[in-house]
Amino acid sequence: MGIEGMGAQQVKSRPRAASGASRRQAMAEHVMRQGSVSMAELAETFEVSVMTVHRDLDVLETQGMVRKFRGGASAQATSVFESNIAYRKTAQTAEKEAIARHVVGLIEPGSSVMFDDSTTALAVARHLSEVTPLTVVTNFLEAIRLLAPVPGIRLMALGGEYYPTHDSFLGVACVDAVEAMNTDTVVVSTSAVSDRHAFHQEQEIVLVKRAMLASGTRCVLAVDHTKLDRVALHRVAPLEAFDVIVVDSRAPAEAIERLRDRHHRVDVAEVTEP
Amino acid sequence: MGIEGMGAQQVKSRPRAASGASRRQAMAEHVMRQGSVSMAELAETFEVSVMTVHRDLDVLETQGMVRKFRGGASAQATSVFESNIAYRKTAQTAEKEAIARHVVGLIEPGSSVMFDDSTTALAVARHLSEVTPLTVVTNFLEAIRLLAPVPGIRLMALGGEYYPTHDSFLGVACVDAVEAMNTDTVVVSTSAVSDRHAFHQEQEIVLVKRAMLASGTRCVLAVDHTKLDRVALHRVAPLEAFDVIVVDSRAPAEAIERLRDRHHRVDVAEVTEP
DNA sequence: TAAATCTAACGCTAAAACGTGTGAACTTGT
DNA sequence: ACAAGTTCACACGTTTTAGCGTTAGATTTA
Repeated sequence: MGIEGMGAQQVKSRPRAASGASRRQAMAEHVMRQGSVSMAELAETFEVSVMTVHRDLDVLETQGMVRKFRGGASAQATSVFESNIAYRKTAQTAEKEAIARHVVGLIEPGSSVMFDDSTTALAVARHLSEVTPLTVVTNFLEAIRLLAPVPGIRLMALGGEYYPTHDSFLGVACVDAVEAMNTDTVVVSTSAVSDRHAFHQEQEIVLVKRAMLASGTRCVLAVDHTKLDRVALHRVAPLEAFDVIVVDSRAPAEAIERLRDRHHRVDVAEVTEP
Repeated sequence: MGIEGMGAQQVKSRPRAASGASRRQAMAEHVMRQGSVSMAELAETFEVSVMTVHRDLDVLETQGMVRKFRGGASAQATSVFESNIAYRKTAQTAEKEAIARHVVGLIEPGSSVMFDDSTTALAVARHLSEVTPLTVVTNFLEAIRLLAPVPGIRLMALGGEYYPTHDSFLGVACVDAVEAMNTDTVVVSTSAVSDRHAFHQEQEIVLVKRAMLASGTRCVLAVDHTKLDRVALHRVAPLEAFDVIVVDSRAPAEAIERLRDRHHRVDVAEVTEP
């Protein structure tokens, strides 16, 4: 099977097979477009057994992406789809990597840093072993998993209710925990940034990010270029709340100019990979 | 290099090779007995390369079990050794399993349960998927990893400072988080139990366990028979603080009687495996 | 009740992770 | 400065895990 299944190209109607997460992603998109599809159709389209379709849909259902019914599945709210962690993970990795490298350069060894449950922050976390000793605070389970065994890092976890969709801890308990702390640097990412505000589409996430901004001595907004000049449902904070905005070098010059015109400090991280 | 390095027999004075964790455990014991040993000696004794000895000692050092110095390693406080998670994990698994099965029988579907960072509690966690829906609260990272993907379980994590030795979150932040909650059932285990009190050797752990006891409607003490009739440095709480004490069936009858004479409810969990 | 759908259990395969040794480069103590 | 000690980077074999399909049994729907 799939001799040609290598790139990420192919914008044809046929989503085309891919393994594991990427197939599920494509399957979700397929369901979104069609609105509602049968098991058999999905199995044929993606060239896998019906059993596998079941398993995939189970995963997507617990993520809130689709709704299963006897014989098939139907689409769910698009907002969930857009903010889905599995999707975000694969997107703009080169940009996020560049941004992460830049952000760690802003962090002093011996200081404390807090970050949220964004994939951009996760990219930052991967580099934190370079600036030890360090105190790290986060509500992102994957980052906790990653940093727990690292020597030289004092890890503080923010508790709260676990959200499978984000793989992080949110809710009242998390906000309370954030408010009980103070860190030298706070790194957050949001899903949309205009030239006046940072935005996010989910209530619970917004509350946590706001609490983080209030408890950091210095706040860094780390966003890749796809987030610029866009808006989402909730305002997280005015851009004045951030001391630095880090974007990648694929951001259009006008967008960066517009931010600088408003007296924001904008750092541009050079993207190296293709 | 070792042509003969294959079997696993040999019960001689030679601690004898074993792979991974068990060798490290034996290595720790060896260091404890000798007080201080050289790299070369360890390498020869356990029939591994010096490099591997280095790696093993690094692990043991981060766990606080030994102290490395140029050329070898020396012993560390025995209390840390005794309470070490890696050690506890392998001990009394059959008993813990029996206790766990009994404890889950005490938990009602739909209720909330909180538990600490003990291996006994972890055994309980493995069975929690049988009593869904359920709200689970814990500060034990391994349990969080385990329960995060389980459908039907609403997971709340207690934050705090991460302690590699226990693989859990402790400290002021954790105590605060516990005090902000209330659960129907609290399950804790302690390292020693007399007929009047439950004990534990570590300060931070004691504080968290106490907070947990104060925030549970019903409190369960789950301990295997090796903990009975023993004491440790800190008193966690008088046994009156617990509504039920669960022990395994290998506990001596006199010990159980003594507890019952003091009007404690003692449940005995039948051990099945050898 | 019959047909379709779903789930649970098993086994296979490929990929990833782990543990280990080797030799080279780097540190440290004397 | 030299030798012992330590760390790094890589290779290689083993073990674990993840993903998928198949079959058989359970459940649902018409």
